[in-house]
Amino acid sequence: MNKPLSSKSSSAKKRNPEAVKANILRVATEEFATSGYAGARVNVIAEKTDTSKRMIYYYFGDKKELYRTVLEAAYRDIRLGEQQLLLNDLNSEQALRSLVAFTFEHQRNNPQFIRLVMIENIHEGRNLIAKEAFEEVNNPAIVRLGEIYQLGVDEGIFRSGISVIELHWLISSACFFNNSNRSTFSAAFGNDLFTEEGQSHLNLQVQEMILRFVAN
Amino acid sequence: MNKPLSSKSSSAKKRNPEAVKANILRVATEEFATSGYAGARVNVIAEKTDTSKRMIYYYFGDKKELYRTVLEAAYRDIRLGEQQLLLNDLNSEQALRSLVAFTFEHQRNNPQFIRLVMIENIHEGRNLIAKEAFEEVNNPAIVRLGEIYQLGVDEGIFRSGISVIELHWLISSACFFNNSNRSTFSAAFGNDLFTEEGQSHLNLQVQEMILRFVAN
DNA sequence: CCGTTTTTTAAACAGTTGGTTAAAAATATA
DNA sequence: TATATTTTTAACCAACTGTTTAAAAAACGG
Repeated sequence: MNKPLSSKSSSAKKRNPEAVKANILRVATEEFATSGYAGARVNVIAEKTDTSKRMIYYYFGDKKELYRTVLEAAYRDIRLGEQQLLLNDLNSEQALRSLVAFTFEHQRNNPQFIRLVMIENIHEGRNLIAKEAFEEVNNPAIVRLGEIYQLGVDEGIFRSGISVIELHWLISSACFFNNSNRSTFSAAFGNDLFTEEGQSHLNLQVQEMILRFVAN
Repeated sequence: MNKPLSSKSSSAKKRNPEAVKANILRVATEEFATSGYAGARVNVIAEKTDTSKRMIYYYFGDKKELYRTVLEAAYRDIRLGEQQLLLNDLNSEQALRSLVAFTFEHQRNNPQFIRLVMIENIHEGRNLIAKEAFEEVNNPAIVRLGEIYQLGVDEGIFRSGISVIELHWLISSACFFNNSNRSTFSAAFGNDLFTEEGQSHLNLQVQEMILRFVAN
């Protein structure tokens, strides 16, 4: 009998390092995304955790390391989510439209991730960026888009000569901006674009824009 | 004789409250844009100023108020810069192309402003936003774009039914993203898009995309 | 059961933070 | 001249910052 079959009481707490780490990471992600790196407080993170401040340092070393871990985990998660997009049996136009629509929605549904990327960009290079986290992980997106685009060119539907990385850039810019600049944009021009209807209409416009851009 | 015709020595310092305020504001803008609101340090701002910390509080009250002033001044400046775009004697297509090209370049040349907007968006509403600074000031951009678009529709070159605010959103997203996400994008996909040639090519693509989007 | 390692608790640390205060000097205004 | 405004200097503060020290408690390995 390796494990005890019964805890003596319901309040008996089992140790669970992985759960503690995960708990810290979840809370830290929230805090960093909400307040930025400098704005986030280790004390506050600790308070919102089920454990103590000491545990943060025990498992993650220091604030910077915690931030890096948060960033890497967030990137991993978002890229995993992207793989849920299935494009089987679609022609190039349908596939590209689906890809844009999916990207738009996916970024929309992951504001925390968007905020972490914004924060990274504000810090530029200054010793915080986990460059490795960005490099490799992003390639699948490009590869996939490249395949769709090439298919379209072969089918004679898309014009040739477009840079896939530029195309990706164009799609990303719209989808990212939609989330990143929501606050200031709606402060300036009202909230119409950010209602449920506004967003689905906007999604359609971005699709239309990209499709027209590649069209022959 | 209202003014002394000669200072007794070259080291004689004249008082100049406006210059002191302007100096503080300039340094503070730099610091906030570089480090964010939480990351910026009043002490550091003071050090980089030609005056003392005391003067910051004398003229601006506290950090938050200083930040608000910085934000408002930055917005005023950027909107003033926008008015340098002249579109006389251009047809609708030329005008829209010029507007996109100009916006792209203007945002590219004002990274500090972009960063301040990013920072605002990270703070969302939480007591820092100077909402008033955004509301009124932005309208001219929309009005101008609306005129160009309507001209194009009247000329039969642009299709009708496009929302001007959505069109503005599409243009803004590309031009803003180009600056705001430069760090992470180039970390992920290399720096090719951000060389001088890369940028002018990208500018052309954005123009092309917008023109194709509104084309009949 | 004992010794070792891992995990957790609790408190304290030294440095920095935004912000304040006091007093005096310099300049301007009347 | 008297009065108000602007600037300098320098010390001070309490609160908070990220981080560490010390040691107990729990789990593990034999």
